[in-house]
Amino acid sequence: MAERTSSADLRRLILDTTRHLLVEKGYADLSMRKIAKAIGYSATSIYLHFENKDALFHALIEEGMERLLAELKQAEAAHPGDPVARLEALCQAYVHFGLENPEYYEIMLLLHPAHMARYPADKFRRARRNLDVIEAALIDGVNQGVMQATNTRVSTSVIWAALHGAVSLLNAKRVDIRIAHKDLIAETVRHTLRGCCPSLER
Amino acid sequence: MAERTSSADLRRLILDTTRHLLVEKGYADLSMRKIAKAIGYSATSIYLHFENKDALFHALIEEGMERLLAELKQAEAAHPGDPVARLEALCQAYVHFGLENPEYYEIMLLLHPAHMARYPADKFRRARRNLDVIEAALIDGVNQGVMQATNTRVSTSVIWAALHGAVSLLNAKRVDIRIAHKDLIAETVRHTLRGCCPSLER
Amino acid sequence: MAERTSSADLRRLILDTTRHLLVEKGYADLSMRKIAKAIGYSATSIYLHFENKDALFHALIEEGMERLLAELKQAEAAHPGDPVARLEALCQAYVHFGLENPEYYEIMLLLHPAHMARYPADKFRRARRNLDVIEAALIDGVNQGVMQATNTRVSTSVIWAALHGAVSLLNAKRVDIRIAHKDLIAETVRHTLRGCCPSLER
Amino acid sequence: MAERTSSADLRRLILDTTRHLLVEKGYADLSMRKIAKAIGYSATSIYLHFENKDALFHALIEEGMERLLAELKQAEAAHPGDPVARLEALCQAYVHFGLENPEYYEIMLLLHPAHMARYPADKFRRARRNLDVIEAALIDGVNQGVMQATNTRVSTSVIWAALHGAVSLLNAKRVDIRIAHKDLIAETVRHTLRGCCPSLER
DNA sequence: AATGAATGAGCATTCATTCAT
DNA sequence: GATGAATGAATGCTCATTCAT
Repeated sequence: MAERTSSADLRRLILDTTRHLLVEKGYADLSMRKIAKAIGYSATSIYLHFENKDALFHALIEEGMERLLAELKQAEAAHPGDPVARLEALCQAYVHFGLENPEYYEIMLLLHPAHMARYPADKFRRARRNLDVIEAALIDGVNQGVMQATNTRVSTSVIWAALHGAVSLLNAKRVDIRIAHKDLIAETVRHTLRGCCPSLER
Repeated sequence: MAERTSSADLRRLILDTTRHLLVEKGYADLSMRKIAKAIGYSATSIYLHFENKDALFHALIEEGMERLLAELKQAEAAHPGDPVARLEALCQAYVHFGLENPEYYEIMLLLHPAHMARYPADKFRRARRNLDVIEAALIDGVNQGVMQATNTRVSTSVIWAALHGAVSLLNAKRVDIRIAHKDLIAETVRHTLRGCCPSLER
Repeated sequence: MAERTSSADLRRLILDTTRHLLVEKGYADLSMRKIAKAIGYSATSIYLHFENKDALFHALIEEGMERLLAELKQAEAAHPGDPVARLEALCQAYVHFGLENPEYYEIMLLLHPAHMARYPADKFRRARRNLDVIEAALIDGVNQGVMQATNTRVSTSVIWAALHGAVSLLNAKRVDIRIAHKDLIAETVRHTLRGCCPSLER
Repeated sequence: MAERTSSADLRRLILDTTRHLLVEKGYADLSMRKIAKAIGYSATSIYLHFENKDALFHALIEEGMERLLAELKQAEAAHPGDPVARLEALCQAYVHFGLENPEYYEIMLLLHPAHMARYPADKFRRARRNLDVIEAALIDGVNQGVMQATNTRVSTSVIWAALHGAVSLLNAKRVDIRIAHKDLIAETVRHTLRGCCPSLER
């Protein structure tokens, strides 16, 4: 089984398998042993690519952050001029990423602070870049007079919180099963925009 | 060692200590032994008051549900006539509860679905009753023409998601430290109300 | 629940309940707690009547020995003259006792030597009285010329072993299910008698 | 600590040590820890060779079954023609195996039914094959007119029970210490043969 | 006579990690 | 690059027993 995978491939395989197991079992029920078994290598092999369990998860977090950033950037690229359309696209992209990548979302945002304490602070700061993309749209909107915000930093976090709330409740299967996911998402985005753009009539 | 604590007191002590440890260490890192050590009793003693670990957490979940419901009911009682003021009070109460009782909030709402399977579904169904209080205010508001909602069930979940997002990000210390908690909360509530009450000028 | 039972009654209740649990769960899965729960008293109460777990079981063993002896004596009483008929009755009585009282049989005869080491030696000697009854029949038979044995002590143990083998295999459900218990017993007794009484034509 | 033992050796060491402890302490008092301590390895190491405690005992049962069958086959091979001599050899071999391998005998035949449920039924069905060897000799004897049996299946179990009774009482040290083991065995075998072979004059 | 409270020791099992090869 | 062998520490839980009341 260990025949064809090159070193880089194995690293990838470990990361991907860990992600998949994360969805099935959750962070707490994931062990190096189980990952090793799932990839068909010995547990020791994982240590050749990651210093320890923390390092493996940190790599996954970092990767998730980058992927989310990429998706956000791609989303806003489609709406260069219109800040409102851009903000809407960013909201949609954020929620879409969270629902499509529950594993990344889990380790990135649902890990208990006690675990995050071991996550290097400098990488943490990078996480904030994702919010900067949203804030930039907000600032543009305010400057163009189509949005309203006393403090764009605060408003950004409010928007983020609303999106995060929807994503995490949906992923955790806490939302009333009679509500269609897309309805909740659509309404969440609408609420969010209405909160920023007073003139909006949707 | 356990000289003065009566039986009922010890049960309370276990519950309270577990709650506190929950904030410090998180659900995944909590063991019967750690709880026992924290209260200065043997691990065996816990089993005198709770059949097993699940039963202990279970009791905590139930307690949390009841307390939240009590706070919501108390909050709405202060605004019998005005649905908007009532909804605002409910939002404030929800967030307040979540921030003041991060431990209850954690077991009630941040448990991974994989773990939730171990807790009786009917207990969680009861959680939805808390949302009913919010939905009732929304329905009243719509009926009185001061709120707007295509589907109150969906709107309720949207409001809940926004509040939950704010609470969980704040509790997880994910929010930019330069943002004051009360600013984020105030703005979240304002956004939420603006999303439902089109005529609102705040 | 503890209302009507007098002290002696409770002792009796403990002994009987322990016997019944013994059949269901086996010696290894029996705990003081489980006995207490089954009788509806606290575990501590058992210690008022028995010094410890060993003492409880020793009492049960002793009781079993006495009951078996009583049954053997009653069996031989019906055949005062004929040693062969007496021996046959004794064999039947022994097997009958073992199959009807699997709990007594288990603690009396199937306990691991390591456990029996704690059983007081003098009471152990009393156990041998049961065999004396059989040996007496054998000696009578030899004296009357209807039985044959080089050494009655050895022959007694051989008879006992054959009966014990049948009882313990039946109780342990090791015997081919297609064989009716009574057939095995009848044939075992026949074999046993044939082994002692050369003239027998059955 | 475990300097020279290879992997296969350690597996063997675990099996052998477990067997020995089985005689000393009995099945009920055997723990993975105790086995580990006895071999000078950590408890965890045992799990490197056996999935769990059941699997370990399981392997021992299987091994015991095979060894007994081998001894029975070897015993009968020495007496191809004469069914009586063959049956005698089989009885001797059975008793010999039981006395020489009290540990195998204990897990194979003295396990409480409540515990047996944990071991695969088919393994125990295999145990019956050992009896088939005895029954075959009986059938041959009956066909050649030197033995007598109404039902060979029942007679086989009767013989087995007599042998098992002797083995288990001796192993459990229940037999009067004044009786030499070999006397009891010799007499048991003689009884057994006399029970089947009416013409026998021994 | 009866009990609730308490515990230390023990159980099978899993874990992340190290080390020699 | 990869592994098998090994382990100390931890997990939830049960046990027989003691003690004050």
